[in-house]
Amino acid sequence: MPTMWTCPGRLPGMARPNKRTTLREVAEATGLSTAAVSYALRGKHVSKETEERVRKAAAELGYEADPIARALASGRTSMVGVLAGDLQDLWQQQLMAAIGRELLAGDRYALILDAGGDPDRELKLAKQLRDQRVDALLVSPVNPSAEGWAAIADALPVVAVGDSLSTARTAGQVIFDNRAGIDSVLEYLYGLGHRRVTVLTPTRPSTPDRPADVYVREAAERLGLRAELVPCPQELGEATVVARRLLDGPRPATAVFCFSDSLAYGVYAAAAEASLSVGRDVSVVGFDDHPVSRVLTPPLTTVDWGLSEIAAEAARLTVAAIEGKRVRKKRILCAPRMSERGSAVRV
Amino acid sequence: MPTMWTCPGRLPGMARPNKRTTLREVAEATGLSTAAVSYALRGKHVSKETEERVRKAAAELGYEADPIARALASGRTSMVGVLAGDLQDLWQQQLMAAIGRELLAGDRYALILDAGGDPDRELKLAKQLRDQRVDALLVSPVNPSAEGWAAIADALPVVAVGDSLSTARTAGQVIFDNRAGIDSVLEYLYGLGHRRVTVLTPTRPSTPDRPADVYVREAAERLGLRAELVPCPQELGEATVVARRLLDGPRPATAVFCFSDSLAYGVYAAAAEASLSVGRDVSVVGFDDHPVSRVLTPPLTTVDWGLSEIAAEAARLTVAAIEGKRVRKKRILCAPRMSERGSAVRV
DNA sequence: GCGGTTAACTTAAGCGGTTAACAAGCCTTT
DNA sequence: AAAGGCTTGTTAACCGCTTAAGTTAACCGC
Repeated sequence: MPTMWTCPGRLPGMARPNKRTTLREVAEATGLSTAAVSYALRGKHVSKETEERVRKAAAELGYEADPIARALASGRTSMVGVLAGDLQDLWQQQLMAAIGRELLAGDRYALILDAGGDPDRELKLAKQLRDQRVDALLVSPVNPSAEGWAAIADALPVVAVGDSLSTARTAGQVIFDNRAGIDSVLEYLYGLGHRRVTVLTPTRPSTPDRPADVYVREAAERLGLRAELVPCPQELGEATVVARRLLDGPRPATAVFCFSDSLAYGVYAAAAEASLSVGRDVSVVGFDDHPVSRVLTPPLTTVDWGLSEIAAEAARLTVAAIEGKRVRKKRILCAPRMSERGSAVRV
Repeated sequence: MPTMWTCPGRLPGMARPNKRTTLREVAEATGLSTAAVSYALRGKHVSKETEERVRKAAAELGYEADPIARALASGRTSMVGVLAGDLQDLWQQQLMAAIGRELLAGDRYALILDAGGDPDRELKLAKQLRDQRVDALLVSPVNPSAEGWAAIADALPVVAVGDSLSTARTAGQVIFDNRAGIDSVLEYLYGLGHRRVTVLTPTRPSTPDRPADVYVREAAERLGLRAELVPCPQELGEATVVARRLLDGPRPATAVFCFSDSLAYGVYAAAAEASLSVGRDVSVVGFDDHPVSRVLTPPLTTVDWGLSEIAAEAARLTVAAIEGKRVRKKRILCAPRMSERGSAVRV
């Protein structure tokens, strides 16, 4: 008969390889039930001293709750899903970074996903995040008018940033006043004497007409200037190609209004190739105020929507929605601020 | 006694509010066990016809497996955690977008997290992702020499991109040949006649000395030029402030070598403020080749590491590691390619 | 006609937590 | 002194899926 010394099985205190400590182990260590430990660690239902004892044991054993198990049981995580419509766009990159930081400051993890400009994928990823039990979804949509949003907004709080979502059941919206922005840019250009303006809008596969296009047409008609809408991929290289064609044309417009600073950079590149001077030979206006825009020569005249405020407000709305707080203004309309710099001049 | 009509409980076929269909429901609908359905949906162990029957029922009921439950039971997800050391850096933004796209093309979701330049947070987030059961972790680290990486690499495949991780147990590395990059930039500047160069390195809170600093000193000594290392935050505004001080100094260096294009943009901004011409008055070299760099005036001379190849290789290594494939080269050293443009000139 | 495979399922035990419901002990009330 | 109310725990049923092990029944060679 084997003596005590040869007893099989694990010696106490011997760490198991590659295995985290579980709730049950903490329970055994303290002589409590798993339920008691679970409550204790969340500071509910138990006496001060038990809580202390459990905390100590947990710390000693290096216990950390498994987020997956917790998510399955409770249906909650401490994560926010952040869905970027198109991370190719430099401004969205900035936005995502800012939002991530903002949420992290509030001790919530941001899971960032990129739909790559594809509306179908966008909804697929939104569902994926919903299934991941993120506590809320913060989205800067490619296709805000998709049918699918309603179903998603039913399952969890959704905050939209940038464009207004088709469903009214969002937990909040921080959106651009696109009409005001477009009006002010076109009025500004008109004031500088421009009468023919090319408008570069981001192409997005199978996205329906965006209201922005309508705003442009309306403003143009009202002011009495000719605005030609030209769709263009966000990517700088492709934007350059499109811009090149534009500038090489027989009678190019005197000004190019770009729906994102990314696109404006393409125009700068094309202008440089064609030995045209931005400002003197062609006026350019952007729409985002990316940090780099002020570094260009000439600095890009653009519309500043206040990125950091947008990120902060979006994060605030999201957190409020998760915590079930009521907020006064669920729909925040960002006013455009023209950043007049050197790229648009009197003609 | 109540009649059949008043029977309580749910009527069959009545959709439950806000509740997804579960595996059990599909099992009941087909008259099989949940196990059989589980197998069938993954095409294992079952007859062709049963599989077909299950698929049809699942489709009809709109069944989709719950990823959380699946992760808990199987320990796997189809997601890759992507950890950015500092999303403030424009180049990392580009990298993350490219990696995300690359992985998505291979039908895997990329969960992007941002450590915001904080080494502690970086490890914390890495653990968080591990706990989320991501199948692999792809990281562009702030502090590659941290102790903690070993523990993480033990639990799941880790692929490093940018800087080499302290642990040897990575599943792969796609790293810059920093020494070669630094050598070639300094040699290039030396060749142009520069003898005093300021080197702008990203500050990172509580990160130990990076080997890059050593490379700079060694190369400088070898060439016989004076290189002054100046730490600087990645953010453009702050970089501008630092650069301003640099350019205003009594005897500024003739060239500024920036460890990232973001930093170089700061120098451009400061130069513009001081009415200095980049190129003529001060030479600037970057280190990333961000798309915008070629749009600046003058276009930024920089080091191109081949972002898209990096992203593709990193994704490839990651996927290979997940699928347990052996790869020939686990450590890919990216060679620097100087993109000579106009910002660095003969002095 | 009998042990031995094999195909096709079923059973049931988890994965690691959460949480409703219940129980025991002690303190008030009336 | 019995009834009610807290406080502090415990029990056990999930959450929705995976998977090792077990069960049938058909098939096979000899």
